[in-house]
Amino acid sequence: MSTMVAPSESWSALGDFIRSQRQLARLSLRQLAELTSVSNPYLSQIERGLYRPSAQVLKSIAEALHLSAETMYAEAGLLDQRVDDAGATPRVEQAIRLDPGLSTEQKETLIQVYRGFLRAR
Amino acid sequence: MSTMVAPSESWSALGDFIRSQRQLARLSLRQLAELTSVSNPYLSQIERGLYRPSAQVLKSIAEALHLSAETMYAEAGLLDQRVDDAGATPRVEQAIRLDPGLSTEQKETLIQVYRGFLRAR
DNA sequence: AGCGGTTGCTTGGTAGACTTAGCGAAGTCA
DNA sequence: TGACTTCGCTAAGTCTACCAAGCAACCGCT
Repeated sequence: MSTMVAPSESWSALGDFIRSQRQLARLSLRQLAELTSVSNPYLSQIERGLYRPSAQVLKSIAEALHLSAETMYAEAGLLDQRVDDAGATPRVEQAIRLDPGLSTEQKETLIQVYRGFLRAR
Repeated sequence: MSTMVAPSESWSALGDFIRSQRQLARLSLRQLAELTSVSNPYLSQIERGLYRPSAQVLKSIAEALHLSAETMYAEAGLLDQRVDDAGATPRVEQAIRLDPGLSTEQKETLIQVYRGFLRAR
């Protein structure tokens, strides 16, 4: 009987996942804490679903447990599932925006042209 | 001159990136705020590098700007340097070629314009 | 001159992410 | 039986991510 907070359900799944991975790696909370430079009480709270860790904490946990950061984020629901599939979001626009060889104005006009083409069909 | 905090360098890069993407999409802070359900003052602070946004905020921003969450996280340094290929092949051209909404001629002229822009710099 | 709308920003406050210090149970070795 | 260690956890505090309210400057309008 103590002043405990309800583990908010959906996040305890992530906690369970982390705990099982930690135990699979045969690490104690304090050992994982040292590897991740996250305090061990906080790790305990994360595993019990009391708090939702930041992405940086998730990343360092993933590294310590030899998991990919993506796996971690996916488990945490921070990644859209299956972003990569074809054409759902305008890939051309995205590629233009991220192109380091174009100025901002060039990007804008290219996108305008592209949209014009789409409309013209 | 006001009591401003130093933008901690590395994070202002992410802010600049977000701001440029927002402006490319021709969105005001308030419009982006509505799309992301993140308050507009906070978006302003993020763009100026005053705070490091959580992964969930980053994710909703990415969605609103039609960027993949991975791109966002990578820009924020939250992802292990995913080699992400693409350095070799021009992503823009590839995206244009694969776009099902464009005719062959449209694709050709778009690519021509794109190459012209690259040369013009 | 005013107005109504939009822009980005500052201020003040709240909540929760995260820390340090320390507790009780269980094991080990003398 | 100690004394010592290691386990996970609690308690209490600090810091900062994030929000609501509001301000100053700018834009057409009339």
